[in-house]
Amino acid sequence: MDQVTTDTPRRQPTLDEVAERAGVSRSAASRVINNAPHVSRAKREAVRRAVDDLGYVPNATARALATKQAGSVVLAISGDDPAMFADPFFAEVVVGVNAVLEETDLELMLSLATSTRGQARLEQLLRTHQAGGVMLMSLHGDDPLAALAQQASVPVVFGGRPLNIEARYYVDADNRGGARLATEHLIASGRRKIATITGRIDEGAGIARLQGFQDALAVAGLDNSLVEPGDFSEDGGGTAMGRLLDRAPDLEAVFIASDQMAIGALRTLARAGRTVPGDVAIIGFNDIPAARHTTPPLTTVNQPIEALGREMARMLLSLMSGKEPSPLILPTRLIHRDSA
Amino acid sequence: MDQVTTDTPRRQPTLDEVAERAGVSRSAASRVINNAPHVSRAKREAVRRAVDDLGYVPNATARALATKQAGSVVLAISGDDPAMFADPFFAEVVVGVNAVLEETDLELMLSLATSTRGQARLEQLLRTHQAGGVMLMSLHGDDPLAALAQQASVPVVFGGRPLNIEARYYVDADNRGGARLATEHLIASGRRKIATITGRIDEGAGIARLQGFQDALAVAGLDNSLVEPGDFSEDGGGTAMGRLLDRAPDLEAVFIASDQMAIGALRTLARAGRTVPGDVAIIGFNDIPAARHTTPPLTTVNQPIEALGREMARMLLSLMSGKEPSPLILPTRLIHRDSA
DNA sequence: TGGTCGACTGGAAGCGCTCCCGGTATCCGG
DNA sequence: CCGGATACCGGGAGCGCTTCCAGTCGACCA
Repeated sequence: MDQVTTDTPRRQPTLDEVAERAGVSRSAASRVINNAPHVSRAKREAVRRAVDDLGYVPNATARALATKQAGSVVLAISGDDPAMFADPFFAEVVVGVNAVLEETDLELMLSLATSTRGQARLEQLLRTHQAGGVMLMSLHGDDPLAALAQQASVPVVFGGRPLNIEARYYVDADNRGGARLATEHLIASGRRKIATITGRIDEGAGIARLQGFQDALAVAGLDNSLVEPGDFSEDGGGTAMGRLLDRAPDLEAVFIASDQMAIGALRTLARAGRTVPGDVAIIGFNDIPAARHTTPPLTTVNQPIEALGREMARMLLSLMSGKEPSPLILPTRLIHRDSA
Repeated sequence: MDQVTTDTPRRQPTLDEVAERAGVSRSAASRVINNAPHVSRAKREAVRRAVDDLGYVPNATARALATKQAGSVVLAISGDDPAMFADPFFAEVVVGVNAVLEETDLELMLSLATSTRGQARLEQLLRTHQAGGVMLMSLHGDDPLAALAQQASVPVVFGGRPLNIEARYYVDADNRGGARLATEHLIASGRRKIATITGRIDEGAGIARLQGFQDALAVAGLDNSLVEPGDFSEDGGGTAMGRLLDRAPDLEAVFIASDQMAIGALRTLARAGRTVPGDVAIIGFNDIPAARHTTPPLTTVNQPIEALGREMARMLLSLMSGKEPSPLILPTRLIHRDSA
């Protein structure tokens, strides 16, 4: 009974109703809602009163249609594996993005553009102007999305510098610097026979980390031929480590382009009877939570993931407000634990 | 030069333009876009041709305004810690949700309703009808959002059964059953002096896991007074374990309501010179990735997180299409590793 | 005191789409 | 050959909001 009378599915009140109740024109009401000038103090207050009497909330859709600007931005994760997003990395990015979006009144749409269907949906999203801007992450080499986004009519910022196109706006972590730091640390500890397991070399991060590795070896004048390709996965790291052991049973250290792979590598190392860091020193990359719990705890390079999210969002915001931000490279740093 | 002429920022073509070019009325054009009946084969084709000549894409906002139904749903995570979303748990939920949404043409909005600001934003989202439905997760006891969502005018499904309100639509994991399973396993292995570290007992999952623990102890006729409150965090688990050791130095097993806490507990156990599972057996909950890499690898109870996401989305979809789905409880299962 | 200026005000024209509805052409059985 | 279904078709009225614009009305200066 009460139910029925009290929360009868009342339509949301419209601006007209507010205006009528306040005894002003719709235009006037609109002005006070958007607190624009040119409305007398009296009317302004009348409208405000009407607004909370009625519990009025502006209809975002109508507003978007009228102003031709969407109230949301999208964070798109591109890739080929549907479950890739499960990587805690992205969750942290989201937290960062959210932190800055929360200050605005933009909503966040998430688009997992894995699968052809997903990509089509993202394209749709870009073209329908449903969103006011896009943050695009983790596309590999020949990702068609990059080009597509590039020519979209909304602002786009890339997370990680894309390789196949000339991106103007991106924020990236200093992957190359971090890899170099790690490798230098290995060298400084007296190791000479140093290998690497790379990430996917069709991704910017994978390439950059390999370059950093080579940089360090070059200045030290060391052999840099000991590289095995990986794919960022635990299993991939394990088998790559196996190949490395075959090629160079006497290796002393390996820089591994992701912690996941490092975990796999640790496992095959243990199986092969090698001690870490006694026989071989290991340094990973990413500083994932699990890295603290491996045996031994993994020395790794940390990147400011949440900051990356924050900066992407900030960059997009400034782009959307007509500015022309510069690309940003975020610092990485070595986390000393026990594996090196 | 080329630039300027080729991608001059052409406005997206409108339905009127398509209609004109195809030589039909706007209504007819609309019909073929939404492939509704009552349009001749000839016109239908003319329109289709015009559509891809012009590269027409319907404006989602206008459509939403006209039909009064939004093209998106929101996944809201409520809580008090802004970084809580970083828990890989949610990422996996998102993957599940995305999987089913991908089949539709609904977009996913993410709302991290941590912080007062965030909650206000979510409330806004609910009231402006920007979204066609909501999936709400992880609210603790007195979460105002639950009530708010309940009286929202859009369909709501809860992830995890909320405690302070009578929810009609929710999907949850069988936390109680899982906890019971774990505890029974402990008992079956011959342990008698069994303790638990609970999760937050203002959350449904926390309570249910405690109940499952007590269930098992009750049927075995064992003492169930050894419970220490935790908060789902690693540190919380560590200190709770400390308190347990003080209270009952001779305890033989402990069921811990989350892997994070179990990791903390493992650490203080090691510091106290206790071996696992020799001196004390440990079982965690959640089966997080890091649980495979602790020493010893953690026996834990797994819940089908991605499925939880999928089912929430499915339930929301059916709700939105006017059906009346029943609540769903997803099975949990024990993962045998080495800590028990 | 006439004229000018600027702060207000509300009417009205959209934004791009859907969908109701009255109207015309076509086709069928009887 | 005729009445009435049945397939099409396009006009037009919105959806709820913003924003341009022409018009009021005091205030203020010379």
